[in-house]
Order: sequence, then C-alpha cells, then structure tokens
Amino acid sequence: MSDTSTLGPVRVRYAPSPTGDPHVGNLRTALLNWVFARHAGGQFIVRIEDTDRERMVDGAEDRILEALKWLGLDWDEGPGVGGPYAPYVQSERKALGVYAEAARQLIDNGHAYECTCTPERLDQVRQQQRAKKKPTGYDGYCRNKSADELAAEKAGGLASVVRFKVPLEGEVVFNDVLRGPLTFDPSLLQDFVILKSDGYPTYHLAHIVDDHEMGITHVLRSEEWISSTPRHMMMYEGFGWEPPAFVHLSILLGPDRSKLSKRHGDTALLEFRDKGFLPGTMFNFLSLLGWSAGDDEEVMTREQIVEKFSLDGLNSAPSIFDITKLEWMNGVYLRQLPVETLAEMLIPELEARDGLPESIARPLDRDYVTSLVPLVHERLKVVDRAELSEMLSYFFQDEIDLDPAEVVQKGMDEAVTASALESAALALESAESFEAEPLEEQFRALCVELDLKPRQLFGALRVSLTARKVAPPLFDTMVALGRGRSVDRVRRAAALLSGAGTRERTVS
RNA sequence: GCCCCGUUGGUGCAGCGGCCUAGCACGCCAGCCUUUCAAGCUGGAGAUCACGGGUUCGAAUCCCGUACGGGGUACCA
Repeated sequence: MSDTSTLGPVRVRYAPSPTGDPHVGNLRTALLNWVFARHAGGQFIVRIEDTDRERMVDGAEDRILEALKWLGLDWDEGPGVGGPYAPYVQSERKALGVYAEAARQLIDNGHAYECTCTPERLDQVRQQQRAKKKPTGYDGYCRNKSADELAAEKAGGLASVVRFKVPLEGEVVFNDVLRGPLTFDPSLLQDFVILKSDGYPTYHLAHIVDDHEMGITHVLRSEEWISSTPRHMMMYEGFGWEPPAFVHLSILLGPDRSKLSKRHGDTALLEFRDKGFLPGTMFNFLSLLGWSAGDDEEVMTREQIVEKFSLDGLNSAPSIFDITKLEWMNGVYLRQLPVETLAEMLIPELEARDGLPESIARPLDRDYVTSLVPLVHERLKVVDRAELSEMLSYFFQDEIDLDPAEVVQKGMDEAVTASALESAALALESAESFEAEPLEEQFRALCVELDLKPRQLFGALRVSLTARKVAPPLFDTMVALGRGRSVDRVRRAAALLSGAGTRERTVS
C-alpha cells in the first residue's frame, strides 16, 4: 500500500442507516474514516442511508449525529452543514429521481431488467433451492421477459423491481487495500434487486450512485460487506465508473467472540456517555480496536492519532471489545482532567435524583464540591452517580450512619477506642493549624502517646468520620469536613462506644 | 449447504523471512510506598505464534490442507 498522500484529495464517508441507536462498532467505522480523512487532509462526509423505510427508527438519525458530535467527528459535508452534492439524505435524493434514473440507465445499457416476480414465488424458489441444498438466490425468471409481456403484467397491476443482470460466467476480482486481491464467482451471486417496488433503491444501488456522484475515493466499511463488494464492482462496470478503493475493516466481537450486539450489554455509544465515559476515552479506545500506530503508545490524543494514522496499521482480524481496558483508560483520562473541570462534571451527577441521597439539599455548594474533587480524583474509573454518592455522601450529611463495631480496630477494645477518640477530639479542637500536614504530624505524635499503631488510631478515626473502612486519605478528609464536623463525629463515635458499650448496637 | 474473511498469553495490539531466548498495554499475582482504598513504582506468572504438511540455509512471518471462530447468502443495511 502506498502513501495515500500521493493519491490526490481523499474523500471518505460515513453512511449510517437510521435503523437504531448508533452502535460502538458503527462509530468505530465512522471514527476511522474521520481519522483517515483528517490525516490525509481530505473530506469527511456523512450521508444518511434511509432507504429501508420499514426498519426506520424515530430519532435514530438525530442520535447518530449526536454521537458523532460527542466523539468530535465533525463532517465537512452532510446533514446540517450541506455541501456541493446536497442533499445528503437518500430519501431526499430518491425524491429527486436520482436512483430511478440510474436504474433506468442500467436497464437501457442491458445491465439490469425489470422483474415482476411476487415475494411468494421468490420464497418458493428459495425453499426449493434449500431442499436441494443448492445456493439460494433469484432464478432469473424475468431475465429474458419481452418488453410486451412486461408491459402487460405491469398494466395488470403487478408490482415490479429492477434487478441487476449478473454475468453468468467469468470472475470478479477486486483489490481490498487490507486483504489484497479477492476473487469471486459471479454465478453464485444471482440477479439482485437494485430498485425496490416502493421506488426506493437498495443499498447496492444507492451507495454506488452516491459514492460516485460525491467523488468518494476510499470506502472504509465493515468486513460484513466483503461478500457484497463483487456486486458493487459489477455495477461500477455496468455504469462505466471508476470504483473507489475498498478497505474492509475487521468487525467488533463481544467477549464470547460473536458479533458485538445488545446481548453483550451496552453497545450503544451514547450509553457509554451516560455511564460516565469521556469522549476522549471513547475516541482513543475505539481507534485502537483493529488499528495501531506500530509503536507501543496507547494513550494518545486525538491529534496524535490523526498524525500517526495509516491504513497500514489496520489489522484485518476481528477485535474484541474489552470493557475492562476501557474502564482503565477512562481512569487515565479522568486523572488528566483539571480539578475544576471534573467538579463541573460531577456536580450535576451528584445533584441528580439518583445521585446523593434526597435528604441532602440542592443545589450543592460549587466550591465545596471542588474542594472534594482531589479526594476522589484518582479513585474514579467512570463518572457514575451511585458510585460518586457512595464515595462522597458523608461529606454532605449532617449525621452518618455509624456501625460502632467497625470503629474498633484490631488489637483494641471499645474502651480503649473510646478514650483514644476522646483524645483525638481534643487534639482536633486544639489544633493550631487545621491543615493536612500539621494534623498528620500531631496525630502521629498522639499515636506514640497512646501507644497505638497509626493503623489503629487512623482506622478508628476514618470510620468515625466517614462510616467507611475505605475512604480518601484521613487528614485531607478532616480538612474537607472542617474542624467542627470532624470533632463532632469523633466525639459521637466515642460516645457511642463508651456509653453504648453494653447496649445492643444499632444495625444499619 | 455454498461463498468469503480471520486465527500471536485471559483481553487489546506489535511483529511484514534472520535483530524473536516473541515486545508493549489491560487484567491477574507479589513487593515497595503507606493510615484504608486508589494512584505510582518494581518484579512475576501466563504464548511450543490454532493444528498438520510444504517452500527456504533459516518461518509467527510465504504456500497448501485441516480444525475452530466470524461474516455473507433478503424488495436489510
């Protein structure tokens, strides 16, 4: 494969079908097209292929465009931005007669014909073929029908489609940029439909006409299109057009090695957004599925990926979508975020109904939240409401739900713990400077004084202050909580232990 | 059934005929750091490069076959 920069201006497209929520696999295809275009200084075009009127899903187109925007894949031509080949929506192009005209051209030059076979007959034929263990496909019944016969049938109300006339012999070869020359036997292909009875083109016709008219130079699409490509080659030949270069990308597989789908959990890109993944993470991660720069770098900015991109780096073997690695990468991106930015992201999540407990008043104090961010910053993998609430709720609650048994550390009893906490409360009250470092110094001294290991005293304090065994660094937590609340909590824990020593403890 | 594509540790990738006693990353395990958890650092386990034949002085890399996985086989894209 040669350097693409010598091939002239690159024009690529992403041509989704609005039949559902945009899937990570689709967006990866879009992303690779975009990266390729940007690398080559070419154009990235978005075209909506809404020719299957029955599978259309309301709102799907909007969500596709939304997903592209979220990932930062801006398009030079397409819906919303227009362009020299507008419209970029196939139903609108169909209304202009673009495809009917193309089909007519193919009929006129002998590469296509009209067919009046009913779906019922087609079904029958297929069943017979299956029974005889023969390849299924159209049997060519209408192929040589006379014009008169056809006219009579149509006059009689029979619906018709246009089929491409597949050559009965010879072979079709095309060169896949990634896989090299691929050879197919056209006799196995059968005459396929290019214009449906509702007047809409099939994908085969529509995308070829549009790719040609829009000057597409490279088609980067998913591997599942390989078997259709010989059809496309024959059509280019029928039209007398120069085909673009084909690059069939490997597909994405779920952990069980079957094609990634809903069964594998969330696969819609926007769900990843909603679950707290950053666009930068998704961009980076998606780019690495089936592509590598050839070096060992994995965490890369958008710009680095664009710069390093090359078709040579594409891998033809299928990739498995590994959510564990995605989460790790999101943690990396989260850690790179400035505290203020992260705070801005966290506030709405915490304020959401399923964020912090309802008892906590909204709106939250922005500065206070910002002061809390460093405490959780490197502990986050995703921005998840439930998890955030778990990690931070005790910073907002007036009273925490303490289990006295958890306050008592290994090698201590309730009495020892209670008196140690009393001393700690005193120390907190009298601390000259309520900052993490001096506090730590002071409390280390207290450990010595009380003959306790830091692990013991600090552990007891941690639970007293947070009601959790696992929490951010102790003294930072104290500072964030403030002197008053810290003292109160430590005192309360001490009281719970000494006063309630003989009482049944409350089960939370 | 038929056609096509693919196959490097659990996972994502590197490798493009000798530099491979197969490299990096995630995950896992251990140690360090340490007040817990993370993060970070260091080390470790884990792959006879799906298998079998060739070609070659030499193959993970080229060819053929087999197995397995995947895709396609529609008036879906």
